[in-house]
Amino acid sequence: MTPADAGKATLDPSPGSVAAQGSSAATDASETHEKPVRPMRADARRNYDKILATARIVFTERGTDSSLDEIAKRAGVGPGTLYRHFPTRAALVDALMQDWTDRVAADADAAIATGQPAREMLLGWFEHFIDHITLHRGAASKICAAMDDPASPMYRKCRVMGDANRRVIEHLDARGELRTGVDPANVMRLVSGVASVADTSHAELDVRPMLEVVVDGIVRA
Amino acid sequence: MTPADAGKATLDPSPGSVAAQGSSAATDASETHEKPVRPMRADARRNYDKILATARIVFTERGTDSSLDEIAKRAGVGPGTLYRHFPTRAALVDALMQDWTDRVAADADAAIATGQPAREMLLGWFEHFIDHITLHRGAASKICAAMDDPASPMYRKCRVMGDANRRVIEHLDARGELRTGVDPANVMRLVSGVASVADTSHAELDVRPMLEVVVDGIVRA
DNA sequence: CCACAATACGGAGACAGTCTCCGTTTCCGC
DNA sequence: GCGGAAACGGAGACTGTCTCCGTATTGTGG
Repeated sequence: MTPADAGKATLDPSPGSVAAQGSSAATDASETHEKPVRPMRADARRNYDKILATARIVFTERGTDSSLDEIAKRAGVGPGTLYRHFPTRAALVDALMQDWTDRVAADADAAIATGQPAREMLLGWFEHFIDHITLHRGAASKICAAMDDPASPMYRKCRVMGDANRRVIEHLDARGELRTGVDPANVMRLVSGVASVADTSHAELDVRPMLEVVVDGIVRA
Repeated sequence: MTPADAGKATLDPSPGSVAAQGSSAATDASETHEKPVRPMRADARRNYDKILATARIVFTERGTDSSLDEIAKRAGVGPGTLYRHFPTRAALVDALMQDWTDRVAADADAAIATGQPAREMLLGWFEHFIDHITLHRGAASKICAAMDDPASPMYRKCRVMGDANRRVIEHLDARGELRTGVDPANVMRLVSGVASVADTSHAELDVRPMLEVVVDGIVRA
């Protein structure tokens, strides 16, 4: 669509890798037998990128439930092309998620690096996390659903975010600042739940008070 | 889009009362001018009931996102009839909610009556609450959305449930067992969020651990 | 008990979104 | 350049939402 994105090219989902269309979970068969993974054809890559750039815009404007055909149209490709690259909506959201999973992981480490007391650290981390996953309306609840569904294309990236969270929790736990028996996975669900509520809610509600309750339920009394 | 928001007509099949479609959500203009609320015609009431009964079955079987046309078909009425009685899906869910709002309110009072310590009482109450609002798949997140949206047909009943929750919280607060500054509305959102996560999740996950965190965040340390 | 206005019915069909199939076009290695 | 593999794109099948309006039902006043 706009000439801008053609040039900037939000390329390369992962460094040096070629976009693989089969989101099969078993893809790292790197040792047994290398698939003859040939690089994407030039036009394919061009369309892939155009679709992704357009999706980012449309999802930001109207949320992750926007019409996919419209995204295709605005990207200047046929519906068939969109569905070939992204067989499901989740696959498309997933491709977009790449950006933030990186940032989320970085945020977690940054939070740990601050060395703040548990309460402040958690509050900060949770707020950043929520900011990221509510970037596109509707994304938070999709993440909630994917988190415990290995069949979802987004499952992998949910794990990355889950790992980031686990690092923070375990760090604080090692410092002895948490209650006993805090399960990182549950914390993750809880915080995503808060994100989801905030995202779905018609009112612009502040997540802070809810997060405070969660944090108080986690830190050692 | 649709003139959905114009819809009101939350019919109230409460015992003995006759459904009145004119009753706008905004005003009980009961004093200025009585609407000539005439009783529903026999065939109308018959269909209304049939639709509701069918919806209860279908929503239980396949969740609250099932096709409305299918409900109409299975109820043996035309789509037009369904949409006349229930202009939006929310209106239909709302009508079904009547059952549980009553039960939820009763549960809250029962919880208070037990006189248990805060932790047990809250845990019990929250679990009952979640059991009710996750009866039909998809309902929990709709309730989350309606809770802070006065325009939703379900808003009224969300308030009833919110009031029930407030009673429990305030009771415990009066007993001095809660932290200072606990906001019932936020607790409600949080617990509904947990319900929503559990409901959306593909895995059958236990809400207990999450509720424990919330409860620990609420009760006095 | 009948006529007839008000009320409700129901289904055809407009509309929107998802997703696929397959004839056509584009790319890239030779 | 040429040829086959890879990718395109759009017509259209399908599903679900929601409306319009001719027809049927109801219950009331004569």
